[in-house]
Amino acid sequence: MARKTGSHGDITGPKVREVALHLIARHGFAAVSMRQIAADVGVQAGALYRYTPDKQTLLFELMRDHMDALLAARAARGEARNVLDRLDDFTRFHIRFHSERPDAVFVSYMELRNLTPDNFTKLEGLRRTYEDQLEAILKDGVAAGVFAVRDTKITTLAIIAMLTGLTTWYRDGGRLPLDEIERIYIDMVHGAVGMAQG
Amino acid sequence: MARKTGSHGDITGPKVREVALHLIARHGFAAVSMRQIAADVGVQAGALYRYTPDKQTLLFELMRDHMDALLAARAARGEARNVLDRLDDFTRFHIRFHSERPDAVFVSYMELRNLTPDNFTKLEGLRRTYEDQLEAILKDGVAAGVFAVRDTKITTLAIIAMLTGLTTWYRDGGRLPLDEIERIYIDMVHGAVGMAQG
DNA sequence: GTCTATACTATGATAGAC
DNA sequence: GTCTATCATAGTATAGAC
Repeated sequence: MARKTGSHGDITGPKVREVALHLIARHGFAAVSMRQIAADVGVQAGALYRYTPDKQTLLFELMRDHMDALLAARAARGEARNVLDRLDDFTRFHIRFHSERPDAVFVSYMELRNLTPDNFTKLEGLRRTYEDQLEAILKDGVAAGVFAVRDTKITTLAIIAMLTGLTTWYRDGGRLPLDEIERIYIDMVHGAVGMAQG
Repeated sequence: MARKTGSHGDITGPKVREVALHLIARHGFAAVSMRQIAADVGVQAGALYRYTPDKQTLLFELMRDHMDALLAARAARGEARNVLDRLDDFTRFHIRFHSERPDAVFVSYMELRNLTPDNFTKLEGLRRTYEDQLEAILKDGVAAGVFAVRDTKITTLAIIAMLTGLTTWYRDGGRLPLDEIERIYIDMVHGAVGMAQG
């Protein structure tokens, strides 16, 4: 085999992460070897350690980057005026963001148990920050008398679980366009917060 | 170390499955070794192969047994008369059954990707059978004019995702008793199928 | 039915040549 | 920046003693 020399660091670095995310989503962190990742990237296993100190750090950074991107994208959206618009905006945002990144979503929700305790705690903090944004909307809606919610914490988790479940079956070019799916979920979210549908 | 001889097959067999389920739920199938399972059972690794031909079969049988138990428990329940009672019964059943078996639920939803294609197909069939039971209720409710559902398939998956999400946070002796949690989820399910809450 | 011992393969990670 | 080569460790599974 010919040896590839030369500088490809700015290409290889992102590619390592992309390949690792895809393989881990497909087979699980523990089931994927550094050699498999290297093979798909097109380098030898040893070369990977130019881009990550170890396998655990690679996993953590994939998950942290996903949560950072989620929070950043959310922060970049302007806040709507009334609670119902804010709720609908959250629903739409969550569906769009998650449906566009099935691998990252899968990894971020499934590989928590493979993080070291330290890394787990950090990621939980980010996840919690996101959940709190929805719970704040629910609380405001209840205070305004617009939503009828028995328990904002449980309703928050239930809505997020319902919305995120989409990623287990949604595929581009499926039976229904994403616009229509969004409408269906918005109706169900309205129902879950105690509003009549319309 | 003294060697343990004697017949413990009827004890060891179930214990292997119990220990394996717990360890796989905690760390993931690929991350758990046959040696770890054997250590927790209290035997040497070689002894496990009296109870399973290999690791893959062990995983598959854990998952299949869970789905079999789910379908059997559901079939053992008498069918309610009207659609709303049937929906509430499904909700209550799902919450009870899943909250009592967090390990089996976790494994059955997270380790699908570690099954061989053959075993995956078998398990998908069982899962589909269960989903179809909820979808049948939704269809009947729509036909009766009791439910307002845009798409029974998506609503089915959304409701199951919402309910199953409970297992990620519910712990015995938590903030709320299971009865109260059931009431909250029943309300949300009513909302998701387009009924006013009450 | 469980043990010990082992065959064989794979793993994560490092050192040093180019 | 990537390669080859290698270390130390761990993996699944099997064979045969007890």
